[in-house]
Amino acid sequence: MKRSQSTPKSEAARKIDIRGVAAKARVSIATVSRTINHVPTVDPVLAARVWSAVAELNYFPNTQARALVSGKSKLLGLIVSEITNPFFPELIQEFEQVAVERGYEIMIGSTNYEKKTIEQCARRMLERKVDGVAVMTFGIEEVLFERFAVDNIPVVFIDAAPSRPLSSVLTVDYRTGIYEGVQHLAVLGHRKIGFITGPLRLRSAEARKAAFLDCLRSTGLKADPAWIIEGDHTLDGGRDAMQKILALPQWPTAIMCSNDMTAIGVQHALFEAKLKVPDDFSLVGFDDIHLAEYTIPPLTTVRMSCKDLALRAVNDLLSHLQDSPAKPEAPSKIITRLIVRQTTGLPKDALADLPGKSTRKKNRE
Amino acid sequence: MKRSQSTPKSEAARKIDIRGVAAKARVSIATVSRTINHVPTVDPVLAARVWSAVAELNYFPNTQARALVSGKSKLLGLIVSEITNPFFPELIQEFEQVAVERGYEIMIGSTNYEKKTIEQCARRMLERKVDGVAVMTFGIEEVLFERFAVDNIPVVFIDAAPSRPLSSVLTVDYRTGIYEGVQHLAVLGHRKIGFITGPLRLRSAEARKAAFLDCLRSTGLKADPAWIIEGDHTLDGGRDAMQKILALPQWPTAIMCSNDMTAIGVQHALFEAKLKVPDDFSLVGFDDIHLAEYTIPPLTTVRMSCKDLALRAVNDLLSHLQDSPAKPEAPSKIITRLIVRQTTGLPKDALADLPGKSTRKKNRE
DNA sequence: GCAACTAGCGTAAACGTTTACCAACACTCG
DNA sequence: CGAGTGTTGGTAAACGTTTACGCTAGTTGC
Repeated sequence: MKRSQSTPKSEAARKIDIRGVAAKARVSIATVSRTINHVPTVDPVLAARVWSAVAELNYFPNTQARALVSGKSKLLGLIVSEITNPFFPELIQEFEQVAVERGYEIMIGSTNYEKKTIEQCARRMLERKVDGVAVMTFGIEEVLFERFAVDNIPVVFIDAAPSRPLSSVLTVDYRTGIYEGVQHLAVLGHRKIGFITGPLRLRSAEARKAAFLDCLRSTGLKADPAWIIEGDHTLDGGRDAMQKILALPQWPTAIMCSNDMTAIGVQHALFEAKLKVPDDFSLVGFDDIHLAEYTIPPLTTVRMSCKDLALRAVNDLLSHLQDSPAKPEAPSKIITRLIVRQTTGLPKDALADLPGKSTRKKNRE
Repeated sequence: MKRSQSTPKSEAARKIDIRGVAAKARVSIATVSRTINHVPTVDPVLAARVWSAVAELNYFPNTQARALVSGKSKLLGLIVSEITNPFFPELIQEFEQVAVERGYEIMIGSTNYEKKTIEQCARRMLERKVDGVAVMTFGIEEVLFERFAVDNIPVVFIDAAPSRPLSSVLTVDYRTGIYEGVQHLAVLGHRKIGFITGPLRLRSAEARKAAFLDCLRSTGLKADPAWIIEGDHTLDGGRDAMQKILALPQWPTAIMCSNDMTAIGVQHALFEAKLKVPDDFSLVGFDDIHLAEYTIPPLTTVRMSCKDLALRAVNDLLSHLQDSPAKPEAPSKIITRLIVRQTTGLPKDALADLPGKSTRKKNRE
């Protein structure tokens, strides 16, 4: 008596589970289950009764029970490097949107580049029995590999992946975008271009650096190793790296960065050193996060579509999940391209060559 | 025969579940369960056998089965406004860290300020049977309220909450930080201060605006309604709002913003209009996201500790979850305070009043 | 008109845990 | 030496679903 608060129904409306719905609709629980799963063989009359009972009781199925019996959790794991790097929230948003469209939930893990954390993430995803996981942390696989493989959980990686069944890899065409960037700087007259990498244990950081060196060479420029500094894809890392460059006896006239956050850090270091972008240094980022349009001045950068990335990742995962035969294995690359904004201009040494201009301070050669 | 890949054991090592562990350790499944749950009454000898079997098989429990029988999912929901606003990733990171420390997983929902999305989020969290949810979207509750209440799921809100058992509210002391901001501007000589709000359906946006107006009044300044523009807490919104202000016949000399992203949008609008910060306009943000230190020039802003927010939210949730008696109900507010950087300076009209200087550059006595 | 087939609902057995309850064993005390 | 007691392990039920299987009834074909 004391428990029946809301409904004065005589049937104890204790828990709203499938049994409650069945009772109210005067059918068996099997019929309820079939109805809500849209199995076509259920009599429309009964179905209608079920649906109205569902609506009336405000019922929805218990995901865990469902997952337990069916073996499918309808959960997709998404492992990112660092949730505080705005590129990843943008990726997460896209990823979530397409996952939800297809009836999946997502579970996020942020590794912060730490091995221990990445292990924990993997573990948690295994425990929650994810149906698949996208490792968007651009490198690092190790432990992940073995256990997901034995459980037959598909995994999609970026740039490089252990080759095993149910795993696929999304390759990014870094070269095109970076080549456009180098060309753009070369056309402006830059000959001395530095590069701030990401953490080099990350494959994609390594890949971006390799693409840069390769593009330099094919543009006929040579790389000064002193101008290749390892950063860590963060604001602080970008700032620190630029400070290292500024401490050098010889400066490059342009800097390319392994990601946009690094570039923003660089801008800050230059601001503190009272140097101007693009007058003293030209600057090119990578990723084209939304913020890039809002830096001062707006950042010239290489766009990599995170929408594309997310879409491909989910598609790959789901294609492994559904019918194994139909694996189209679209091996096309994620494209990149240069977005020119206002952090690139003529090199300072070119200006110095112009007559009657004494370049206010900092003038070298 | 064809299936026994890894272990040559005669017992079919099909699935690694609790039964497999029990078999290997030569105990019952109950003992395995007790061991891994650290029930103290199990014989150390058996426990040792169990642990080594666990290690050998690389076993871990199925979370869904566990949740199903125990009724506790060990999942905490976290609803945020917009994952692409860097404040929220920072919050998520803190929240996740403390949740994981206490043995909980988190499940994120990003509402994007849309009612439909927020409903879906709530629904998904209900379906996954979260043990509690933190609504950090600064307002909007409606549908959430009813269903979580009937399922006895604790909810923590920000700024305002429906009063019901198992719900608590985190209040933020907007006033102190904003007051410091207004005072700071007033001391510099600003008399005409504009404010760009967040979306006003959000309680906290409303609260920040109210705090601003209140602080103006108590500082003896008066508010020009034309200088109060509604933004939406995004970069684009900040830019648009500032453009509206620039279209006005009369300009304020300083702008306060309801969050940092808005302020960055404002900086961009001013950059486009070839106006300088802080020479032409002083600017104050709100939140103190990490990026605020990196804008050009670095943003003066009001810090609200998202670490604090996250910690309080999780604590409140867990205190409701554990023993109901021990509810300390710490009603203290989240504090805010001004962080002065470089977007605030003397007002332009003050400079104009000075003799013999045409306001071109930074000049201070 | 009867047999056979089909459509569609219901019963019950899983899924992998936790935990209440019971049994067995050993130890202690009378 | 026997009974009582305390300790610890095992058996089985429960959690809320899905789904294989069987059964009933209705329809059709001969």
